Amino acid sequence: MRNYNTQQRKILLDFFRSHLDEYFSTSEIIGNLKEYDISNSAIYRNLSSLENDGKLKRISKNGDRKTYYQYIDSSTCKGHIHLSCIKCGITTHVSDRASEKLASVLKEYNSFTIDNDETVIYGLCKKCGGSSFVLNSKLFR
Amino acid sequence: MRNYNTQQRKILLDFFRSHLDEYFSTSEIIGNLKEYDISNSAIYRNLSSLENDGKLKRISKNGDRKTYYQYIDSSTCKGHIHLSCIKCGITTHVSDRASEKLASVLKEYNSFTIDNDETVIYGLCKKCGGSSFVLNSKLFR
DNA sequence: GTAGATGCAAACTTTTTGCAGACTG
DNA sequence: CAGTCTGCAAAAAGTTTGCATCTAC
Repeated sequence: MRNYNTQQRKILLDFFRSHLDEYFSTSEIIGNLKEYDISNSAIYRNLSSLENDGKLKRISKNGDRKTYYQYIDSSTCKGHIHLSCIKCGITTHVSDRASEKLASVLKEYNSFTIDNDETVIYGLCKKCGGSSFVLNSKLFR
Repeated sequence: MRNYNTQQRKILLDFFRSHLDEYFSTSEIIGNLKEYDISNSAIYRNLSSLENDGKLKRISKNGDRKTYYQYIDSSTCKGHIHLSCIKCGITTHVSDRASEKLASVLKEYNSFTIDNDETVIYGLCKKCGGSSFVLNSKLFR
């Protein structure tokens, strides 16, 4: 029941590792890997198994019905809450110090135990925070 | 370009309003509405338009590739961060006081501006927080 | 009356699966 | 060598669309 490190799995991991902090829809992944020797079924099967292994995270965006995946670098991601910018799409992590504060606030006020690995907080990153922009035909400020 | 309050739209809204705090996959919705007079295309078209109107929120769960929807009661949900229990699936809201604290922590430590309406925090609710359980063949404590 | 919604069936898109052959450890 | 994985093609599942008809306002 152990994973084999096949060519196709390597191709997928290489792709994601060269695009840290970005997410891709399944069809984008298929498109990006067209030039490589990998079948769609291998892509689907590996996406599932990598997600299961915690190496990829599945994401849903507002406005479309697609499935997105993002690489999870266990050394930097494991146990860290993700911050995803709804403008530029870049993902970063909540600092440890801040994570502790968030956890204690939720515990104290709502008796809720946050699961850092499962949680993605959406909003505007430092760079995008100041300017207004259009997403899904709506104006955000 | 204004929405008509059709029978089919009412059926959908009634269904969601009688299941506040729960989410459903598209196929579950179709299954639940089998007995009513509503076609699949009307379901799909209404789900999209209701999502667009902010009356429904689309959710993705770990482990499957389905699309889930949950009702957003604008009076209680608008502007409130959601808390979703990964054990029982029930959704609640972060209290206003706590929301402000969360926002300021993220701003201060990560220069990140949280979007309350887009964010769902996953973890264990008050009731489920104490006990261990199995999800997707994994043991959680 | 008219803009907008519905149902139906067909077209698409996306994802899964069975199986024989190929590859990994 | 044994257990896994792959490609292929077919099937299944999920979603969208065109069009004639119907409904809401």
